[in-house]
Amino acid sequence: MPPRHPPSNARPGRSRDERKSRTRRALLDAALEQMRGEHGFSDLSLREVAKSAGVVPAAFYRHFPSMEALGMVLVDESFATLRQTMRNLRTTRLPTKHVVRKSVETFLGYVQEHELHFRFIAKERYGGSTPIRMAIRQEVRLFTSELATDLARTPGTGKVSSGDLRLIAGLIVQTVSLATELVLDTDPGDLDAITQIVDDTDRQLRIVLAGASVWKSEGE
Amino acid sequence: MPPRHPPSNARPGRSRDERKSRTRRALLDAALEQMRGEHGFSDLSLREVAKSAGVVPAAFYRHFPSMEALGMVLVDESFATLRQTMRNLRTTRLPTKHVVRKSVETFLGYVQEHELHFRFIAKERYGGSTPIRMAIRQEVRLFTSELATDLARTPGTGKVSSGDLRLIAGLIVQTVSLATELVLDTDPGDLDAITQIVDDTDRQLRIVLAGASVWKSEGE
DNA sequence: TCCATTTGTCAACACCTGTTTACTAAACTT
DNA sequence: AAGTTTAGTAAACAGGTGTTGACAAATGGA
Repeated sequence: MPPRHPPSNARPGRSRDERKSRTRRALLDAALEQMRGEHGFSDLSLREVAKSAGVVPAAFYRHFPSMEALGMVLVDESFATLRQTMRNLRTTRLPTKHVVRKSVETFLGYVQEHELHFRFIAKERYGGSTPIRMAIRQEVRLFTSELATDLARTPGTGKVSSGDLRLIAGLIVQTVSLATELVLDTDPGDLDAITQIVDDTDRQLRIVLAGASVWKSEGE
Repeated sequence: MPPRHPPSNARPGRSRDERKSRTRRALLDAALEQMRGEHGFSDLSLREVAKSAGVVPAAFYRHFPSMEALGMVLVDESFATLRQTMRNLRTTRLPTKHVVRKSVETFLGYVQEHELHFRFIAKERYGGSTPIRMAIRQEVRLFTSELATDLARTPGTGKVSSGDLRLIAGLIVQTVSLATELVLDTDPGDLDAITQIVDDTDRQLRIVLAGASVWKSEGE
């Protein structure tokens, strides 16, 4: 009798580990790609992700136990690129004159480079499933703390308590978050719109910093 | 032969219009209710919403042409309660001493009262389908403008351009939005946690307002 | 060289999805 | 009192969903 299964298995790429991590990446990328448009993470279907990664649905389980597990990996990945972004931003020496504007410009540039990761975070930050949302919130908290200690090192923050520094850092994070979401909803070719966003965010941050500089903790 | 359809149609409530708007409400409420937990709007299924409203799936179409149409109604409803909330807040005369804190307290109180509407907006603001997201963004813009003209009427904002007033209003909206989302993720019985949120938000807003008061437009 | 491991395929499963059709009975209209 | 409108039902449809189990073939190690 003829073999019940016709000759299967894709072309024989290099080593086994490499092939495995290749399709794993393909699955992750397929998921990110499908979230480019309307879909949130919970709208994705395992079958479509698998198909778009060039693999049969059942193969998905060789890499992730469930869709949500894949989601958690995306959280980690996305915040890894965010941290890398911040590290780059910190090591780049900027003119002290327009620090704020240049920082915003640079940061939003990174956002456009790593569009899909930032888009993922933006979409799942409030809308996602509880475990994913909590993971994101935790990362944002951490990130805010780091920013607060950065602020503590900058001159003129002597009179501000560390608690208030955290609140100020929160304001900054929040402001930049909105800018990020606006950028993600803007055609990258529309330079005027991007400039407008940078401009507005720069001004908002300077207003916040102005407030911080006249703020004296505790004393009302 | 026996009738192919057993005696149908629910108990004979009042007038026809009233019965109609009753089930219409039931559908809207069912949708909101199902979004209490994990689900975003796009996770809802017409069938489940109908069932939970005590009606057969096909009956849904007597009230809305599609799920998305129902979603748009929810946007309208939700912002109607937001506007009502702001109207109440404006007409309530508050002690000039702790205006900010009292406003925050009151607003977040309304958020808890109309939990489901605010939860809907929070979830769909960034995650939702494009038409819904755009509708929400438009409403937030409008809302920010109103706040900006409010600010223009308060003393000490003489030197600030109307464009910058809008940016300041944006900061305030953004800050209160985050507070709203935190409240929605907090057990309403946990008074300490709520107080903490009110406290932090109050301080953040006062920092922003301090920044605004020393801000002079145009001149760097 | 032979055997074990592993990454993938195929096929079937039980179920849930939105939508359409034909039908009913209560509520309104005349 | 007779006729029309309408909010609702029941049943079927074509198709998509996650998950499972048995099998294949290439890779890696003995």
